[in-house]
Amino acid sequence: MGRTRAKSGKIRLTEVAKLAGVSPITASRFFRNPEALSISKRERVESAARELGYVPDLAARALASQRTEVIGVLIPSLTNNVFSDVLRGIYDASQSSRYSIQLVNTRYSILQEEKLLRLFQAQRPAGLVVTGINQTPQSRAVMEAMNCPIVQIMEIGPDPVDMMVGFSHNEAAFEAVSHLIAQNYRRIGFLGARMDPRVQRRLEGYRDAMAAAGLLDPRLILTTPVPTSVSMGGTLFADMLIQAPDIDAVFCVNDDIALGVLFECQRRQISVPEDMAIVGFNDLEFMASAVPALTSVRTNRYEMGSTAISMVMSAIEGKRPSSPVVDLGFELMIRRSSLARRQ
Amino acid sequence: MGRTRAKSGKIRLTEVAKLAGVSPITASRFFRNPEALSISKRERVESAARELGYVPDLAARALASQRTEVIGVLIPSLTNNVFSDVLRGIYDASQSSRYSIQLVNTRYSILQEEKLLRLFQAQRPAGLVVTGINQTPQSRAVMEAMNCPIVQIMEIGPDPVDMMVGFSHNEAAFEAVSHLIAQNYRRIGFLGARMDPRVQRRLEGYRDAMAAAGLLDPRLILTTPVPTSVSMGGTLFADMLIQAPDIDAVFCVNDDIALGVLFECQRRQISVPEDMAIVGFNDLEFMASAVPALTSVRTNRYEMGSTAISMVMSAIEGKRPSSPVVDLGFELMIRRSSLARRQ
DNA sequence: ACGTTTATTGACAGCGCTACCAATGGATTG
DNA sequence: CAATCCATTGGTAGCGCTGTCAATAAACGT
Repeated sequence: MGRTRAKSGKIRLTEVAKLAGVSPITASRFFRNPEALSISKRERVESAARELGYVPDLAARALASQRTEVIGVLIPSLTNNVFSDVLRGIYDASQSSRYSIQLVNTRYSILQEEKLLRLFQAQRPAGLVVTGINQTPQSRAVMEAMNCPIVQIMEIGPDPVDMMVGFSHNEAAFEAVSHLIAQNYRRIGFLGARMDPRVQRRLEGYRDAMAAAGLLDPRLILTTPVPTSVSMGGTLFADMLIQAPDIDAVFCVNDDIALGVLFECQRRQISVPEDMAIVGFNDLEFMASAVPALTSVRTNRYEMGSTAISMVMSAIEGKRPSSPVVDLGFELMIRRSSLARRQ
Repeated sequence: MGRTRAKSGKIRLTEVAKLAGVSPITASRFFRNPEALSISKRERVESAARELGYVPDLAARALASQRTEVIGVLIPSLTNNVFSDVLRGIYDASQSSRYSIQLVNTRYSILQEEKLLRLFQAQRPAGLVVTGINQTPQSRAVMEAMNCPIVQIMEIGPDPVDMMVGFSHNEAAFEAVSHLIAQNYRRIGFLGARMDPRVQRRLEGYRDAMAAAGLLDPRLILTTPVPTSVSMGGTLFADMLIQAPDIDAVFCVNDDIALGVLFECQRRQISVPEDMAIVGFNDLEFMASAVPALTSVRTNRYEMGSTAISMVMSAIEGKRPSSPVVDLGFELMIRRSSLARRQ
């Protein structure tokens, strides 16, 4: 029976309580709900904790309470600039709260996502942020069984699992392409890489706008499943010029591709926008600096991250938003690369 | 006495053990050290666990064992492309291991870093990855008291806390600037933003190379504490042209600034490299695609992340590297933007 | 004055797992 | 054949905290 474990030497709640002259449970309450204590006890526990340098043991807390203060975040890529802004919003919003972020990478695989969701399920997170609205039915079932606030981010659609923050990629693309049409461009190409669900919806928006103007032509569409990059933008554009030599504009699914197209135009002495208009998507910082400045669709990536975390935290506290779906919108930033075409 | 908590309904180790016909402790061993079991018990526990869909409770495990399987990662920025590659390496390397990553953002503040280190200290991580070698003495003390493997990444230097993976920013800058000198450029400007410790060391490397050639001139150096961006590159370059109108080359502390300089040159009809050579740092993907292609210093960012995690995981398992400091080196990628200057 | 509500505090018994030690049985050795 | 060893398995007692209920004191209403 004399088996004693190495006492970690770490300060426990009991020590704090003893020094403060209260019971451990009262000290415990101080850290979770200080208002429930009388002022005098509150002060005594606080100073005792400070004096001893007490830091609560999260594992013990999680075990005893059957809850954690972890918000799980599932993101498909860590490389894509789009997500680095979202992540910044997420980390900033969680910064001064008691919640910590557990970030995992689905690598654009809904099966990987499903696996990671199951893992989270076992760890009882306080909340969850998932990317997109195209989960597998199994993933959806897991989420619905999870009994914690969940926000789907990056896009909006019908039938949220719980809450949503995003915008309509379809509408954004529609507006960007309609702008090109209004500027008198007619042979507008579509350049897409890594065709994830959101990029697919941008393609639909492109199709709708072109079809509405009677301009749709399958030869104007070029996509690849390969991940996106600036050099891929150049390659796609070069291929497009073979497939449809008469194009006068390109709508690129993202800004990396748009930049690649610009460079390729410079290489081939194609002047932008006189001989070729370019429109990108996301409005990364460099788009306004390029020569000529590149038109793009500004998306509120940082806000998507920060809003999602705020919504999760409020929901944990029981404060549900008035509407479960938040549309953060977009804005077409019109710059010289899509200036009205001369007649 | 009759107080019963809501039994979570979740499958516990005891259930698995019962189904497998072994004691709970034997089942526990199966998950931590299967080799210690006989083949027959091993199989029985495995099938029982699968049948019940058992997932271990990490909080209970952490509490009982006084250890976690979390590797803490402290990164100064989530926006900077440099770190997104490092992060990808980190997450990829941890992917199929039992360790999970706890990522926090120090926002380039060593005080924030210190605070976060203390937080980690209380949570007993299995290992730690910290950025850079400029921690406060207090941070160092915390790390040394932490009794877990620690890797400092991004740069190398004397006196590691434990282990290091990186390269010499000083040498890399020295080589880049020496290259420009060898190409016959003489008035080589230095453009720097957000002067973190690693950028400072690049400045030192620049100074050393310029001084060695007798070319050092304080008017050639322009820096700002503001965060880096492409547009900031253009702004800095414009200011530099006022401060030192006779410059014939610029060494930029990173590729965003280099791209901004290129755009500014295009805007002002300054031809690159004929009238102005440009060298960047990090060799982001777009550098090779730019027109002209931009010279840069390739750094092994992904490898820095993945190597750091591998080193931590090996060290946890007791396998220490032969040398605590790993130099991942760099490579000057010479492209057209720094072509030999005409005499 | 009395019962009743409200605000504070405390006692007890785990949460699910593992560290530590002990026990068992078979193989090996002199 | 007894003594010794190793491989395998189990029992006990927590890890540090909080959920649940109970107890007490203070405030309130009639």
